[in-house]
Amino acid sequence: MLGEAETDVGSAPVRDRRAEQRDRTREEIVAAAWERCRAEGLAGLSLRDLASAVGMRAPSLYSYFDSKLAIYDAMFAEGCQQFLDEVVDLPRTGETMTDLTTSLRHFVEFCASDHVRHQLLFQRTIPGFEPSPESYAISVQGLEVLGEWFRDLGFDDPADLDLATAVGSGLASQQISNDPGGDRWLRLVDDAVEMLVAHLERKTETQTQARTTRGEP
Amino acid sequence: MLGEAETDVGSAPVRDRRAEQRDRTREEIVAAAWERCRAEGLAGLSLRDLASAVGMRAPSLYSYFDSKLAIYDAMFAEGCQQFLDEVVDLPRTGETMTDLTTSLRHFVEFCASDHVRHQLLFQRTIPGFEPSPESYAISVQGLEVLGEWFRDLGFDDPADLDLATAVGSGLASQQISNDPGGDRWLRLVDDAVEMLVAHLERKTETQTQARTTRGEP
DNA sequence: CTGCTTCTCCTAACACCGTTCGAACTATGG
DNA sequence: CCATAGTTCGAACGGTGTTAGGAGAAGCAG
Repeated sequence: MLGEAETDVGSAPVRDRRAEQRDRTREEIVAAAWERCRAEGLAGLSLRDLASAVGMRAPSLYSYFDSKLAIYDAMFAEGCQQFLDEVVDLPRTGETMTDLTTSLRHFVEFCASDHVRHQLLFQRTIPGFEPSPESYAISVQGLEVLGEWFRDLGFDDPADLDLATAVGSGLASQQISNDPGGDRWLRLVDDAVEMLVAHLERKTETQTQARTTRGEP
Repeated sequence: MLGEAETDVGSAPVRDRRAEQRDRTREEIVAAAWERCRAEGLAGLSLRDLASAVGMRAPSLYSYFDSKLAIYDAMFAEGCQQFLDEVVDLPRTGETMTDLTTSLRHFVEFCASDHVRHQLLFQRTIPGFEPSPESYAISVQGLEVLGEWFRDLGFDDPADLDLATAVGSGLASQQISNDPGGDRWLRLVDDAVEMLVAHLERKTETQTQARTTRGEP
């Protein structure tokens, strides 16, 4: 990002170095905020602390973020983007059991690997915090990718997806609350997928059976 | 240890009115704390606010509780006691599907009916808060009752209970996070129990089958 | 009743919090 | 070089949980 100026003779594209530096500092602040939250708890973040972690005093942070909640919002967006990036990179086979196992395992591991991020992304815990529309859009996008994948596997009923997300978030929250760092619930993923698939397939089966006996196509 | 002085003749036992009044005030403070938390968020509780809700100033609260966290602890204990009381009162038939549905539905409804209580009891969200041993014991007791019930229904593997609690906490957390006040996940309880039971029975079946083919009893 | 103790409640204050203001400083563009 | 925009910071404001110390009420002994 530094060497590619002057693509041409003389006419150097005027890169806004000011804005670049600003974005870099913003990112540095957010990274330090994650670090502080992991140390002190999500709600234990102190702006004076955070500022000194990046070599500033508290008021200077307000050149980069409107408020403390805006910092949480940037963290929220970053966490959602991480999830989205990871989900679109997951390998897909089209085979129900395999793909469901892949996605569910990834979800539980994503949640369990960073309980602060899980708290910020999936629990409403900070008084007054609400993701901005832009950040929320990323969140929706990530879940939408999962939903599409799920439908591609042949599960059309929205209730099926609701049941699957419940199982996923249940495994994750139990893992985080009762065995942080361990695998007591993580190792149940294969079992859970087997359980889910058997149930969903049995359900669709009895439904189509009911339809055919009623003479529908 | 307070009321049983003067074990003797009719003489009205000298009740420690001081201590009784004190306990009543403590309870009043805790009740007001629930109310304030439901209005301002669990972490949004302010001692000056809480004090004025019971007609005091903030420092007076310290006659009744050692700290703000001690108030959270009293709330935690009360919430756990509510859960325990409700669980032991649930009707039991001994029939697997019926009883599992009863307990799971109760759990999800208990969680969903008070998201502040759910946050305090089941999520680690307040920096520095950790239930006291006495409060934690009530929590363990409640879950132990559920666990015993579960084992009485014939599910011996601890992993089975883990899977069941995961499904319960997943339904609850999804209900609270994504449809507070509604029933989008609540109405999946019957489905979820059916799914669980089918899975657990299929599992025990294949296990006993594997054992008998290996010649074990 | 008077004294004495104990408990309750208060005001004042401390250290910290998020946030705002306004002044100093610095780097950039003309 | 100068003007301007962006950055940093000290000081301060109103809030937080918490502590110290004193005033007043309640209970009990004589």
